Amino acid sequence: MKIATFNINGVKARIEALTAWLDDARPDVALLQEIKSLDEGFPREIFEDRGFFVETHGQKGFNGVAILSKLPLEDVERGLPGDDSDEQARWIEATVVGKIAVRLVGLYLPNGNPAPGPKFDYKLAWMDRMKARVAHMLTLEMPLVFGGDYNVIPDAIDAAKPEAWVDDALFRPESRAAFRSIVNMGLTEAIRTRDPRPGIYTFWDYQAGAWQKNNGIRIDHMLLSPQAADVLIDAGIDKAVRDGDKPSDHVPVWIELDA
DNA sequence: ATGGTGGTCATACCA
Repeated sequence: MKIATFNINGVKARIEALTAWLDDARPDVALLQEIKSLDEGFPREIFEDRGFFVETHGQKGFNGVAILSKLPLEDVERGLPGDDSDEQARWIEATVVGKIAVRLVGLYLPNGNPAPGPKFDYKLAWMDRMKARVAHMLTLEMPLVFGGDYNVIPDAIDAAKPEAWVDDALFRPESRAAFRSIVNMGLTEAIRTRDPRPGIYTFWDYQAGAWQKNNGIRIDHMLLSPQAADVLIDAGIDKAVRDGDKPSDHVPVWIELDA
């Protein structure tokens, strides 16, 4: 089972780039972030025509997550628990059953800039809530896949110019510590585990020729429960997508599970 | 220190 995560930066603006990638990469599951669409405005037929089941958790203008899956999506849950006043659409869960059942989470972690400030506080509080949700899900003792845009650069080797990010919410010590504490509950960071070398990026800013200079950062991650890590076959990044027509500023990250 | 690009929605906000 091939499971990918892709921050598409607007589903309407990315129809062509997204469908071209789906047809080429052929994931069984695609976790999408920043759909920037209400549920009723999501062009679900385009994906259903390609054989995908579609579940969305959108909001107007910003944020929004979705799951596309060739297998039926069961027990869908929307929203990260822990704050009833939080109206931002950043979390969706569903189960797919292939050879074995896999619980999927698609997540769009808050950016948090400027830091310090209320947006940074929201980011750190959101990460606390995520940690609690992960702890609960780990008690299921089943394959769990947490894929998404984490807006966290885990280490200096995950940025082409780490010195440029020292005061940024994506690289502040608090953000990295919170990410580390989630991983250290017993999750496997798929890309880092498969290839620990520096220089693997998933995001290149639209500005200042970041892509042409390979001035990238690695902020899109796949975290696996022990039961998912046991069946991890491969993991990678579809870097070439960044060179396509009207690309997102992120590229897809994928894993292959024996599941 | 500033502005550089892009998406959404229609004016600023977000990244």
